[in-house]
Amino acid sequence: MTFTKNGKTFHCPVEAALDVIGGKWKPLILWALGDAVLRFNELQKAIPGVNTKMLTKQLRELEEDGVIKRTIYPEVPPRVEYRITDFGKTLIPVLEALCNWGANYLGIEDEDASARQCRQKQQRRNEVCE
Amino acid sequence: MTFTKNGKTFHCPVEAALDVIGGKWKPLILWALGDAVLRFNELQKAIPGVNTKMLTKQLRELEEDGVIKRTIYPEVPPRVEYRITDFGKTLIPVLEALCNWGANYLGIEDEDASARQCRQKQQRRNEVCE
DNA sequence: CTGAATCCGGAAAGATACTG
DNA sequence: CAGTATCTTTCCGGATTCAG
Repeated sequence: MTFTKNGKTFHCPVEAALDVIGGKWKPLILWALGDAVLRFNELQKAIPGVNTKMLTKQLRELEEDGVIKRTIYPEVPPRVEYRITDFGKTLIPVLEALCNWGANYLGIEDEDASARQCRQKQQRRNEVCE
Repeated sequence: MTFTKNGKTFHCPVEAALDVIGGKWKPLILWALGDAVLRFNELQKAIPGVNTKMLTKQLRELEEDGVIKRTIYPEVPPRVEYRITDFGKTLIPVLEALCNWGANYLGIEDEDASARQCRQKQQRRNEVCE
């Protein structure tokens, strides 16, 4: 059984989802943008290990897929802001599942740092959505 | 804030989770093994596009992380079975979130093929777990 | 015959210098 | 500041080979 979307062929829904967030840095980018609007270098600081070329590439692909929005302010020095779109927000439950699993994997009880980090993000998202 | 697990350093739980299932084919492998025990070439058929080298590599990494178990039967012709471990099963909710999002992304209503495929897998898992 | 290791060419990723 | 350009390195895919 196959499915088609935007001219691409997928053999299962998981494969289709991976086409959007399967990039090496994409989940981390989305997770960072889930509760904040960030500039390019803020993203780079938020995601240790990514270099400018890769960050640019993955951001462009996410924008192409309508998951994030890129806004250029014609100022000096230049300012570019990245924010998650409404469509992108539908991915947050997936990332939360990933975060919760990761928190558990890190061998952490409810009140430890990792789980707290997940919850803080959830809270900030809720505040933004109100 | 950083976390450590098995000598690796992570900056957030999502990063830790990606370390385990972030490989290009890993989600699809786990999804295939979520409701069935499969042999090497069955996996290869279940995951269109993967070649033997990559499949072997990703399987070894998943085995290394304790997510799947590899069983060799010393027969002629040789037989190798892969199955998900109890630890690996804790990842299924993450993959279900991915599958559900993918089904929706494919522009599908409740009773269409993609969502049905997700549900069929869920059902088979439930049967296996009974 | 299945499952996998090896070899090689091309593609992708990484580091870093540079520019509007 | 927000990226590009360039160079290096690593990874991936396909074919072939090989062991049980």
